Amino acid sequence: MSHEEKDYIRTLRTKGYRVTPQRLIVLDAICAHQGHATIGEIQLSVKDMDPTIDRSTIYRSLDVLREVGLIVESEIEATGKVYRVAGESTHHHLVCLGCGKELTISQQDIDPLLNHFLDKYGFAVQTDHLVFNGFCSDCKS
Amino acid sequence: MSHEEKDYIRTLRTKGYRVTPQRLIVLDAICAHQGHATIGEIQLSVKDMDPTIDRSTIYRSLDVLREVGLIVESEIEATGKVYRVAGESTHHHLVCLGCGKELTISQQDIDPLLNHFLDKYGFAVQTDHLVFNGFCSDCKS
DNA sequence: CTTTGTGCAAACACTTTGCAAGTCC
DNA sequence: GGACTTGCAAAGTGTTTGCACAAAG
Repeated sequence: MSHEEKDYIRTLRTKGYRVTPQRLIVLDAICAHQGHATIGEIQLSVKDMDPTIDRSTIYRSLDVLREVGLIVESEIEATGKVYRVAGESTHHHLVCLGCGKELTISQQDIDPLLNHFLDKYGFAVQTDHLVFNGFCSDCKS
Repeated sequence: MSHEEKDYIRTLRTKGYRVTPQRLIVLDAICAHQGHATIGEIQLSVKDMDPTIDRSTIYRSLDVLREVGLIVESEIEATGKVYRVAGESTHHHLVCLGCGKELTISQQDIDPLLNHFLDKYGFAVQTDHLVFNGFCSDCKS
């Protein structure tokens, strides 16, 4: 994964937070899912790595990690909030409602639209992680 | 509002569902919000029109109305699910994270992007009601 | 009059909070 | 050692379900 251990340890310390195994495990759990995961996925992965970590600790860890900017909470997702590791290359998803397949799309794919909104409405879309639902080529019948 | 009383009564009947005041009130509640509302907004409006209607009835009514196709559940919305009256002219929103203002955008605004996805990935985005979060011209500082 | 729908209450799932014990630095 | 964190348990939310009574057709 693309996060350096030293970096996030320093990030936590500088902001006055302590470095605990629980917080590192939560961060690793997100990384284990290609850098973005739902709360459910995070809880499963964390339970896998250390079953004694409490749900509430996971919620609190996510709060802290977001507070210091190590992760980002995605705003748009049909299946619920998604947490992303900050600094990963920005990308977005097309999620198929038929088979569940996820296509990864790049920032360049949506830049024209965002510029259009900026020109026409003066509106700056927040683009941490966009998700579009629909049907892939196999499932659109 | 744009729904004809006869139409939705017939729609319910044809699909084997009964027409009840509760279901009509739920539908009206959505209409009262320009044809799209969150569950919270719906519950407030319904309570306004008839305080004796139970929360569970509202949930069940929404299920039925969606089942028969009178309303559509929007898939993308930061603040939660949004229910839309079917048949209203399709439109989308830009929601400002600063002041909460909602800009309405037309289907034409996003068609280029959807065609791009179709061409490049063969993916057909479901476009009942898209919501983009960001900052409006006043709030982007 | 038969079948479906409603209100109520309880159950459920998910998230947050208070606090004593444990841990990081 | 002192402040921050954790786990546990309990309390909130929001949504769903079971069931007797009420209403629709």
